[in-house]
Amino acid sequence: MEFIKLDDLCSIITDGTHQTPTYSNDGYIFLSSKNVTSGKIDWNNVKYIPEQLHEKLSKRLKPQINDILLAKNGTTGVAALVDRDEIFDIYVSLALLRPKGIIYPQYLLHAINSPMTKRQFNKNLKGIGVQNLHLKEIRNIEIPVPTTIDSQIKIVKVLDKAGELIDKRKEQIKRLDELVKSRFIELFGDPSKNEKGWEVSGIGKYLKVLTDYHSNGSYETLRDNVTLLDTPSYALMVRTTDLEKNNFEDDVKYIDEHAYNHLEKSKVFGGEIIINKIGSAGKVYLMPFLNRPVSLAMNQFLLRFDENKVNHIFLYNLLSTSYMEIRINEKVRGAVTKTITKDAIREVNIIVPPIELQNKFVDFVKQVDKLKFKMEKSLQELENNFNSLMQKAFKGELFN
DNA sequence: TAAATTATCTTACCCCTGCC
DNA sequence: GGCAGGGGTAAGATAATTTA
Repeated sequence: MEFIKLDDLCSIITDGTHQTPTYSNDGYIFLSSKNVTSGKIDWNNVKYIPEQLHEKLSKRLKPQINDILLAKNGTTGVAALVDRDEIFDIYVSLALLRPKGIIYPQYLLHAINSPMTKRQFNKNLKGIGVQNLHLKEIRNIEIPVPTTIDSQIKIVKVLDKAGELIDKRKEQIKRLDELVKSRFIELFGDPSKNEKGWEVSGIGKYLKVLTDYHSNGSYETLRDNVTLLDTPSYALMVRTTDLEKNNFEDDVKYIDEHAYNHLEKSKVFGGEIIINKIGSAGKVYLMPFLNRPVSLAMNQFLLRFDENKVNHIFLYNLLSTSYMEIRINEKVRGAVTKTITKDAIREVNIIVPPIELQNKFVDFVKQVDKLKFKMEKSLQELENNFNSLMQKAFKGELFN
């Protein structure tokens, strides 16, 4: 195992066009760093440029199969292999690396995406506001290379196998989500048509609590000059970002015990519906059970319903349908700062099937969730395994 | 008139775009 | 090839308006 610079492993290291493209509905595929996020090229969400622009870029090097595309900004340092025999163009946010014969392209891809290389990239990020990687720095990145192609191929096989298991698990988890969606349609029909003739009423009708952080005494706490944020960790202040990441451990904020005890309505116990009131206004979340004191954050609404009429898990699944997302979005106001008001939320019409049927659906969701939990745990283990394999591989402990 | 509620403003950050 | 600027968004703070 020796360390070789990317510049010596690749015959070409360049980047895409610097010209800002004009997009069209069809024409030639145009990839930017957005299309290379998880170590794979996302061919499903590509943009196109018109033929004239493609012609203009004719002198630029076109990616070919087994080239590596590396994100220079955006998700800096993430690479993907070109796996399609197709003519397309790339933007300046992507670097193009063409491996020489001494290196097996799939091996190089794994090595570039490894945490060890990632650390090297991070050290070399340039720019104060916008972080990016320069080609010069990319060329100097050192890659651990086993002496024979044969051992490179062996490493790739091991890592690919482990990667496949991860992909498979992810696919299974995705299918469970789809299963819940189809069960919903099966029991309740298409909410846009309401062909089963369920009761339709505004969200407000069966609401027991609709509150936000401002309406319950936090003003007094602020006036008393008690710092709300970053105080001794007592109650988690659950913000949109935490809900979005579904991560309530890292990079979170807290309010102190005094402030928490003085909350009347904004204590969060789990199972509630939380809706953003500003920013991505109208976005709906189902609060998980965290087994610790939790407070609502600003800029959110918390909703609790009469459980004899509306089940929160049912409602969350209903509001997450694209039809309901559109209905909620119609209520969002503001061109610059988008907001939704409490009244607007109360007015959103929902179907209210009999509670027994809602509960039947919820039982199903809970069964699926149990399975999903197991699968996610297994996914975590597979990913840990993959990482440790990777470490061993690039330290030369797998094969030499 | 003060509390409750809603709307707006400021700041920081991320990523993309456009210019030198 | 590289950097600066700008748009969009979340978070936090505060102003403005409504309500009891």
